[in-house]
Amino acid sequence: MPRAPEPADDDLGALFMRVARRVRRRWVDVLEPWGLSPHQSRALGVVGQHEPVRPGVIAGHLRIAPRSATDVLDGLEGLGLVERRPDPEDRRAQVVHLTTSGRRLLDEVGGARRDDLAEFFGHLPVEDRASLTRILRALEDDD
Amino acid sequence: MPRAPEPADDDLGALFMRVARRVRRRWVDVLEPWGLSPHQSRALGVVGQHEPVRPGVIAGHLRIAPRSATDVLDGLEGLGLVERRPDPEDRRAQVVHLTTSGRRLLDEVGGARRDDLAEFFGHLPVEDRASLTRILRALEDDD
DNA sequence: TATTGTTATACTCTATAACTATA
DNA sequence: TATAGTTATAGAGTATAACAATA
Repeated sequence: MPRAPEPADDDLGALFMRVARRVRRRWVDVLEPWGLSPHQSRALGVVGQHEPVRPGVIAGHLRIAPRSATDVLDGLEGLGLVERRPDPEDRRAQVVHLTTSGRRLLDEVGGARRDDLAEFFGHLPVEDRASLTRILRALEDDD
Repeated sequence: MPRAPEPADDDLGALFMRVARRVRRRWVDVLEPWGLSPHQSRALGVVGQHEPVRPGVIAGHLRIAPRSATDVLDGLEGLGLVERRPDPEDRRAQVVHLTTSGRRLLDEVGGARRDDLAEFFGHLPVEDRASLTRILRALEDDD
């Protein structure tokens, strides 16, 4: 995408959105070799941490709508990375498991992702990274 | 959109993206009475500050592709808020002007936007807002 | 009645390529 | 040859509503 050299002259919200676009773009690029979307890679991580886990729980972690979680899981299942099985405790529900290749990919992708985050946010002083994390958490949870 | 009570347990990039979605959602909601998108409201602001201005310059300020700027300006022109005229200095190019109603809307929208930003980021201590701005600028401009 | 996950639908943002008119 | 802006096209992300099965 072409980037003009114009200066940025606007509000904090617009600045935030522009940086967010950079973050997303890097994330998409890192995942490109595996053909995963950011949501898919995050969902894979949630499944790895909470397996077996219901789609609604995954949606909660990712802060996305149940509708979106369905698409994300369809994609992951189509790639053979997760499996949906009936939930023995609630016949309306399902539980999601990693497959063997899903578990392997999770490690690979996680490594690449960590490297890229270290590169992008690593340019910041350590205190700034800590401040950013703290401030973002406050903004995520306030009313 | 339903929000599950699950805790956030992940990397800075994912946290960033989730907050970005909140920022975007608020922005969309604020603009809803006027039927403008975030890009359209930003473009309106750029036109107001730099009028007459070429589409490519607007794209540069918004950090979007020329292709996207075309859509944004199509929308604004369809609402009667801006006008495209031939650029007397370069017959390939155009210059964008505000219409009278565009100028009026710019003030209204700008006020609503400022109020909402004050509400969202206003929960942060003043030092945190300053830190956030500084850190985001660093992240926007690094390599 | 409420909840789980689905199907259906639509709009926006983003990205790439190719085209035109002009420089 | 390069540039300004356009048309054309496609893929994600996001959002709402409605539905079936089950609690």
